[in-house]
Amino acid sequence: MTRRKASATYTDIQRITGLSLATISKYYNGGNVLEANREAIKAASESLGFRLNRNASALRRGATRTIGVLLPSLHSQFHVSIVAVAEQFLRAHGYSVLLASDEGGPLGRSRDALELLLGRQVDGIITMPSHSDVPALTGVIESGIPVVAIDLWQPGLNADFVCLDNRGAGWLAGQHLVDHGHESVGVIVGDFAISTMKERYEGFAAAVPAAIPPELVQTGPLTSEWGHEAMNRILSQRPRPTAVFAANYDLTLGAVIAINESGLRLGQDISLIGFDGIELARVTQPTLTIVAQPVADLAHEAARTMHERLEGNRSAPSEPSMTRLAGSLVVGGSVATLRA
Amino acid sequence: MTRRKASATYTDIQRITGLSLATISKYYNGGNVLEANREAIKAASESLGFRLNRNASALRRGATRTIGVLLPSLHSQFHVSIVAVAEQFLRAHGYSVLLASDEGGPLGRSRDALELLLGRQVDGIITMPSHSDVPALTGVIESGIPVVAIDLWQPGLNADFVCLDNRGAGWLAGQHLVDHGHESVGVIVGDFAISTMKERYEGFAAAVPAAIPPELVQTGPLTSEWGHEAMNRILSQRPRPTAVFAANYDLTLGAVIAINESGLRLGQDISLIGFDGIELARVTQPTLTIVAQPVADLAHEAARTMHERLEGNRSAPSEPSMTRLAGSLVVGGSVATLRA
DNA sequence: CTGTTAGCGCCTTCAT
DNA sequence: ATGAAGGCGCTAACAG
Repeated sequence: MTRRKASATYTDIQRITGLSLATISKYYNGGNVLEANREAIKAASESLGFRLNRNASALRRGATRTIGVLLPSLHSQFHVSIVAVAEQFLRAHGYSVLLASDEGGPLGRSRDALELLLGRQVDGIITMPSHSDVPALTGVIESGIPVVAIDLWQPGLNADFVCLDNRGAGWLAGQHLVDHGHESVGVIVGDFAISTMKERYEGFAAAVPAAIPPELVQTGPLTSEWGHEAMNRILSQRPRPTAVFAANYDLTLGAVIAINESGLRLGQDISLIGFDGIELARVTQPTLTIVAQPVADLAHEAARTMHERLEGNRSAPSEPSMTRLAGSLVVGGSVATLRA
Repeated sequence: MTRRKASATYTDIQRITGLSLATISKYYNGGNVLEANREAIKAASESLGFRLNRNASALRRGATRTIGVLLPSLHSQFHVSIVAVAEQFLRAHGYSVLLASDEGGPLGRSRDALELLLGRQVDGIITMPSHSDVPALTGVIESGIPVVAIDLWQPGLNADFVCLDNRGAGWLAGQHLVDHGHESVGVIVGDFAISTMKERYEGFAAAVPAAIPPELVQTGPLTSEWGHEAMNRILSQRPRPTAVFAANYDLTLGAVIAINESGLRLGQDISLIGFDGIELARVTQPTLTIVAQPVADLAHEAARTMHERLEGNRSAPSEPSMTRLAGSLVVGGSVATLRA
């Protein structure tokens, strides 16, 4: 019967030191306390193994110093890095991270996750919003709880926003292919209803002089299965394009596998420029040329934005901010140089 | 001046319905309430946008229904999947996950992270303990807060424990090489002070008939850099072993890169059996044969164990449990079949 | 089935 | 610089 040992409270310290609760509270919250009393409190606290109950102080203060991070999934490295970096930044500033994902639930189940965070009285929410989240998140913002959205732009959502310069990233990929003499190019991309996919495609297309024929633009779900299938479709075209751009990590993964299976030589018979997956890019042969997203910077920026909303000048509500970070090209050996 | 809009409380519902706080509380906690009153409360609650303040009820009840997850890092897929799966399971059972990692801090900084979790009054802690965490975690356990350790065995830690059958996993790798006729084999592994590394090596060695000469056992830090360096060292041996086992994901990553750079053909000139990294294994050419850890099962088991400790039969404290899950061989094309 | 009462542990006026 | 008192929002006896 290992009952939880009741932890020490101010009252216990009071019993030892004879000081009032108010003084003890001041000690813990940076108020003025006589040196002698400070030491008495410190000694008592240590002998008791006292630990401030942050839940109780949160109740009293009306602020938990906890940030909710709400993500659709935690199985991609991208999503997860966001949590990792945000947690690190926020903890350094005295905040905790409460996690909620939608994993496995039916669509729209993120309301549950959101309810959980709100019920726990988080002071703010960092999220990758889906379209269906917009109404609920709008309510949250209106109730005065700041929301920082990452990655996906959702029209109508009045939140601070941090994202990749997707158009620029797509353009980098297109320009790299053009620079290497590629004229007939294919694209494997997600549904254009997803803001990132539309923008990456637009940027890519803007860099390529000739219009890309529809049969070389394969849109579908953001899965490696689709990347695989889409690459097979592109490879079966005649004439075959000389290069392909895969606009997301999973699509890239599937595309590489399809090329390997096809017997074509990557970077010789077919060029590929991928997206994200810096580790994946190092183990293919030849190594993969990719556009890399500054994931850590994105997450850091989101956490910083949240922190500023919470501790910045409260009298100036200011407009929602919008931060765009640039992607970068990581050159491997998967893009051949063509000569005219 | 967007002050946080005060959220509705029981008192507001009371004002509308005329019912007492106790009745309203019962409504939210599954007590007996007259149907008419249930409806009145429901209606009032909805019109107010009421949401139960779980922090306040936690304070009152002495239980937060929050589990702390304490990890040394969140940048590996392994660690992260643990969070993902545990969160999913625990949320389904009414628990939240509070995250804390040690990222970037000096060694022993996990005390901060642990303090943060305890200050937030978590009901339990799931962790991958480092050696230096043992004293602090022991204190936690003694105070009656259950701890479930994953992956790393730390002597002296009296917690429930969930891990891979590392010896068996190593054995699988060794046996696979033996089955394919390999007699001279190398191993890239981490420091034997790490329980998983020692056990994987022992299992591997047990499956291989001949003793493995010391120059073919490369121990070092668990990084891709070391995997790379270690593979280069092994490849420079004369005679060269015909196969190598890399005992962890990062080591495998580095080993693959080294082989690619060496000009040797994977699965022909040199065989490799890796560890984890199911995605990585699919994009190499040929695909990689690996021993895969059932990460999701491990995390699920840890979460289940925690849940049982918290809600199981409290009168039977029972001994710490120990759960070992088997790894599995994922056969790719990186192990050549040798004939005598 | 419902209401009254008394806190959980802490912070914050307001006196002193 | 310190103390006394009240209450954050909720739950758990205990009466009725």
